[in-house]
Amino acid sequence: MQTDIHRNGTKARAKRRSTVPVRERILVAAGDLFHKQGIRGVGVEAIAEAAKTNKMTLYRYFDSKDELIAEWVRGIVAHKQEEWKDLTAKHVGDPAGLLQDWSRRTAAKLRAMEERGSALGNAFAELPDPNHPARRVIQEHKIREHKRVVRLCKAAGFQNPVLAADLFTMLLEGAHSCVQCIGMRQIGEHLVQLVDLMVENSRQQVRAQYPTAL
Amino acid sequence: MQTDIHRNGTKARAKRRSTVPVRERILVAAGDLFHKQGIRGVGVEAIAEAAKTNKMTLYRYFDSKDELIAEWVRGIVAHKQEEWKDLTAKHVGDPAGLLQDWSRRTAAKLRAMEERGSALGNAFAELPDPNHPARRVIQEHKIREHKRVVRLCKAAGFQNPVLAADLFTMLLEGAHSCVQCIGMRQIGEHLVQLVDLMVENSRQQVRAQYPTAL
DNA sequence: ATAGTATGTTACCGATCGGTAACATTTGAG
DNA sequence: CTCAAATGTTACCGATCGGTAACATACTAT
Repeated sequence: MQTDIHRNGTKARAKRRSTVPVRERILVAAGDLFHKQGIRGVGVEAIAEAAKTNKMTLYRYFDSKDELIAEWVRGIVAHKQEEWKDLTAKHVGDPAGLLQDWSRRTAAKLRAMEERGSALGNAFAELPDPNHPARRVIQEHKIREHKRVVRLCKAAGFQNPVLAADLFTMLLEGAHSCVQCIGMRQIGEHLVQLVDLMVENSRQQVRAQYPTAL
Repeated sequence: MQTDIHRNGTKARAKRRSTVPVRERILVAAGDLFHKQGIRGVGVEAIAEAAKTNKMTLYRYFDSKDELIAEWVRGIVAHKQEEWKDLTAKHVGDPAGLLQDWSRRTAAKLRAMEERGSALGNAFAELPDPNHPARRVIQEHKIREHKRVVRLCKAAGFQNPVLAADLFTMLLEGAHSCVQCIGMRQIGEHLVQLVDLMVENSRQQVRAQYPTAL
């Protein structure tokens, strides 16, 4: 647009293009395009362009496209782990409340996913090669998350904690899957309702088992 | 292997290569590769080879790769609709039993899906273009299926049929998603248990609502 | 100013892709 | 046998892909 004269007398405060470093810009742009157009549907050239840089620089930061994919996935997984950290810190000694809060947070995000669904889920479907680094990262994360839910269900006093955990996991995963394809409008509210019901039922059963308690 | 001398005095019974027509062979081979390697991960040449034919013949039967994908998806959807037909014919007047049978059949198939998950789900994730013919077919099918479940839940007398239907749908969809990624071993049994519990609870609630009935 | 580093630019490579043309071959029906 | 339709074969097209080399430019610290 403008002529972009490069000399301004001041010191060295204004970076060349953007205040955010190149590597992060590439990761953000890649994630955006991966999620919107599919991993295999976007080329490295388009990623570099969207990151306001070029292919050479991209390959100076990432060994290959597959490694870029893996790094992107690692970022998402790390972010989710941060969220779990917050969640556990916020609900010490109340695993049932933690699960309820978890369902609420997930429900809040569902509406934004109607367009393209879960990034991790789609990526997993797009990477059939069991040796792909990104696929392994996703798989390990999901398994870890499921184990965490099992642990929480045990701590929450569910009668059959593994069954309850599988129900939680299927519900959450199914919600991600349904919201992009079927687009059920009340899916978020229903997800919260169902988890609340489960926790409530569990509490009543505990009371029924130990009628004298409390 | 053998020399394959082509003259045998009989009439015209032995076809050239196979007794199954070319078009179907192509569809079968394409489905196999699409599901195993991902739609975008397999080329038309490999499909033709797997179908024991060649690329030219493939393009004489299908206008494009996208149309081949769409036809493959249509076949899957048609097969699932046949299954629903059987199911409804088998459980006339017993929608709850139909849902239970549905969960059992799904659970039985889950074990075979541990390798690559649901073909429709993966295909949907691989085709972000909302105008892709195959994507529309999948979406319409899933919406139709969800509506059918809502109808069944109403007929089965669930207190909140839409909530119940969403739970059913999320459970089933989530099971498909979880089985390939997390690989929970008891997922099939748990799916059946949960659906049975839902139906049983619904029946008890109905009895509680109308205690004099029966 | 200078030097070193980070980034941009251009051109290119080999491979693969979806799709087509022209022609050869096989097959089945009359 | 004869002929037409179906199928196979080969070669090719333009486009795109992931990835690299060589070189030019911009920036920063000293």
